[in-house]
Amino acid sequence: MARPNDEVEALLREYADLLAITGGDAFKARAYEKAARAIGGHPADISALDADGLREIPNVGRSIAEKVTEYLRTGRIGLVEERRARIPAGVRELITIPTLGPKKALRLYEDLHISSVSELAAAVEADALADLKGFGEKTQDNIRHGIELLRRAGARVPLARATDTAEGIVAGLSGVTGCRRCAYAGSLRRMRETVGDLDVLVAAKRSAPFMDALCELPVTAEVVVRGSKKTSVRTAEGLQVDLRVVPPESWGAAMQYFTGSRAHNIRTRTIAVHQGLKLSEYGLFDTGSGEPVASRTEEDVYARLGLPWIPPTLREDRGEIEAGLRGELPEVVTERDIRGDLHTHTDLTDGLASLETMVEAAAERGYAYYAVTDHAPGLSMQRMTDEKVLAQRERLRELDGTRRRMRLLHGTELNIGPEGEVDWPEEFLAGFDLCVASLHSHFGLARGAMTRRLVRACENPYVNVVGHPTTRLIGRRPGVDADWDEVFAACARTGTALEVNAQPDRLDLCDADILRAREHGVKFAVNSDAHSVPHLGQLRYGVGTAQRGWLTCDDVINTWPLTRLRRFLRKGGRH
DNA sequence: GCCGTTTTCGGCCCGACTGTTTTCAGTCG
Repeated sequence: MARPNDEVEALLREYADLLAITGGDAFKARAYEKAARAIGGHPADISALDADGLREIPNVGRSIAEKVTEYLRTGRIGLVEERRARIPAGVRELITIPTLGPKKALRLYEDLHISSVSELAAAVEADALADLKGFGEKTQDNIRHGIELLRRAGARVPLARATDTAEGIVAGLSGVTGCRRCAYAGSLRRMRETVGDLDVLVAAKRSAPFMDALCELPVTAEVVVRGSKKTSVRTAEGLQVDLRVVPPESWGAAMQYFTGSRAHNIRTRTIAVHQGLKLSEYGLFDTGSGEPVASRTEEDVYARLGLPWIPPTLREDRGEIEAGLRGELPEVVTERDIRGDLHTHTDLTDGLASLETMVEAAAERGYAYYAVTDHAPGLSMQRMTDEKVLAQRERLRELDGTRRRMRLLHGTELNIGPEGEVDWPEEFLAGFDLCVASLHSHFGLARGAMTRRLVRACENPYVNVVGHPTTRLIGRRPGVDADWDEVFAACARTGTALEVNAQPDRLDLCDADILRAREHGVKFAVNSDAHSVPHLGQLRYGVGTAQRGWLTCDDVINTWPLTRLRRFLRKGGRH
């Protein structure tokens, strides 16, 4: 289940959106947004806090603290519900379309009574926007394109949200008497970046208690089908959950079967057939006698097929079967292998927590090293200065080694300018232990210019990591256009690592790009890009993505011991 | 609505980009 912090964050964000749509004081809407972010990023569970405790969270004042306590007491916020009654939910949905903000959404609603994305799509097709003030030809093109982007993401749910929901359901069902095993399978277990539905498995002798329990979970909004082997429900956010209860002896076969992918299963079943076996969700059986051969664990099933256990993130029929048969399956990187995070922020720029708080939380994660990489001055909204970053470095050096002897690296996230230039001159960059460099503007450059820009950034002797290289936002913005093979080659040549950014709406590079970059011999850094303490834990989505890209520890620089990492950061010359 | 103070008002990350306008509004990072 989502933390209460996340629930409140979502509610306050909704209220901020509704305020922005209905106009009035724009700063008030901003205030709610800031408070939402602060509460979502607050490390402690807010349901344990009273109004005074809440007010200690930055950007939470008297009024918002009252609304939060109202929510914690009653499960609702009256003022939010009042606003909801005035603005249909579909109008808020309109501002999820890229390039459509609150002002245009309100105009569409007031002038044309459009209150959903599908109504807007129909209106655009019918050319009904032509006479609307402020909606020219280009705007309509942008809307059409934006809707297309949303549709392509479809009804699929982002990985992190699906994980929260699934973990809540697994926790709920694990407590039911008679539960031997409970886990989620499907594309979520394979860590696809978006998830269409959830597959939850239970191993137990009697199924009815689990079917009942699922139907009664608070997250369940609607029961789709209710049977003895399978029950499907839909959550309030529209995610379908399929629960299957299998006999304990079928657990491994069922996990293998329901984890997929379909393509991977077709391969395993074909291998079974060639060996005179039949593979189903109940087990591996001898075709002739019908006798069970293996089913209790996934390892048993794979072993009987002549395969090692294959990590779920590899089960896409992208060569894992062949590699397994040859005994050459990669030992993919795991979260335990990560020795440090190399891209994180503090409240010196747009992070929520202080340097001390972030360092403390990182140490608790057991990291051997940790880099602080606040934004550079080019991102002017962050108001970074030489003085501020140098003062931070001084403080960081004092803290270095004091928290479980974790070593601190002082870095920065540079902005890659349109020509590939970065914020500071080389003599200033030399003072950093490492530099991440990212695109934050000029996303629309033509392919050639974009490629040259990225290659130039890699050629900078102080740029160690290209952050969120394509800058895509899943379901909202495609990545920039570049000749990626040329960029990857430049990374390999110059000793510049590519980031696997773990933010769940980025996952950038994505699995397919990682596979391609890996062919060039590029090294990678799996980073959280954390802006708050809870964000540090999102690293696991980056690790999952790295696994989907077949990365091993040798490929990932932040699994290396510090001495090897430091050697890499010198980029074959600088020191 | 929050916050900080030269503290109970007046500012609030600020600039770029886009498209529509013709001097600016809306959106974005």
